[in-house]
Amino acid sequence: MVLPNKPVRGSTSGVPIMALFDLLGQRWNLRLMWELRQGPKTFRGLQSACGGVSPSVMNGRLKMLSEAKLIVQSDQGYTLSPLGAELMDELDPLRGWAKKWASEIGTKA
Amino acid sequence: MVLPNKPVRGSTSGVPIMALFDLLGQRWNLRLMWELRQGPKTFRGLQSACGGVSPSVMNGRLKMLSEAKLIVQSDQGYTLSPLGAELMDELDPLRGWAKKWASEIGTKA
DNA sequence: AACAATGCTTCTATTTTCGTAGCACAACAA
DNA sequence: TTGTTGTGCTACGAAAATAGAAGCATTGTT
Repeated sequence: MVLPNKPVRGSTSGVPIMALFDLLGQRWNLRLMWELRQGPKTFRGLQSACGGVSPSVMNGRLKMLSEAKLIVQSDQGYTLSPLGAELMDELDPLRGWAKKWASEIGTKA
Repeated sequence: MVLPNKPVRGSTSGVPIMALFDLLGQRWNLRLMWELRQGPKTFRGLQSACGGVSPSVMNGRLKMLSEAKLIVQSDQGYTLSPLGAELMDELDPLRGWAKKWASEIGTKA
């Protein structure tokens, strides 16, 4: 259970940002939330949006993100909670940074 | 090798932000960079800052982050590259969000 | 009744991560 | 010269996380 004020991997302090890093540092969590930005998605919809994550892992993540109150389930499927949506807003500028990163690295596909 | 414009887990598009998520979604990467915000750290210094990550994993991460040009090695130890420092600046507002998150969740240690 | 879609669970296999130990090199001290 | 200390790592077995495929129960539709 990864929540703020709880000790997490590599930090017993429970400092909120560390809990966040521990949560986001688990594969798919960030991506899952990102895919929910534009609105609700079903379990299978999310799965395919993420390129076929295995359902067992995804289910675990969905539970974890629900406990952390970052997503909620509605009759439309899974959605960001208001809190989760705010987090995604904070992350939005990363799109710009990532483009710059790509161009400065100059990687060819 | 996780770089922008390269296909990554769950996305063959090579869209920069996906590469970023794949990179940051690997354990310790985000935390390692975060610990470098305030200046250079030695290998072992970084290791203990992160609560004793195993050196083999950490070494792998350091290589990965170097390839991605987010960190560099100086005689002072490992440091953020200008690009990496910019990323951390973008992430800085998360501190505020995380506090709010903690208070709204109301978790007791 | 048959079909399709949804939200999962279960299983095994592979990959990642952890944790400890230790090596090779450099700087310094005795 | 011989320690000792600090550094950046590598090696290796064990544990945990992730992947991938299959399938089940429920709901709704035809």
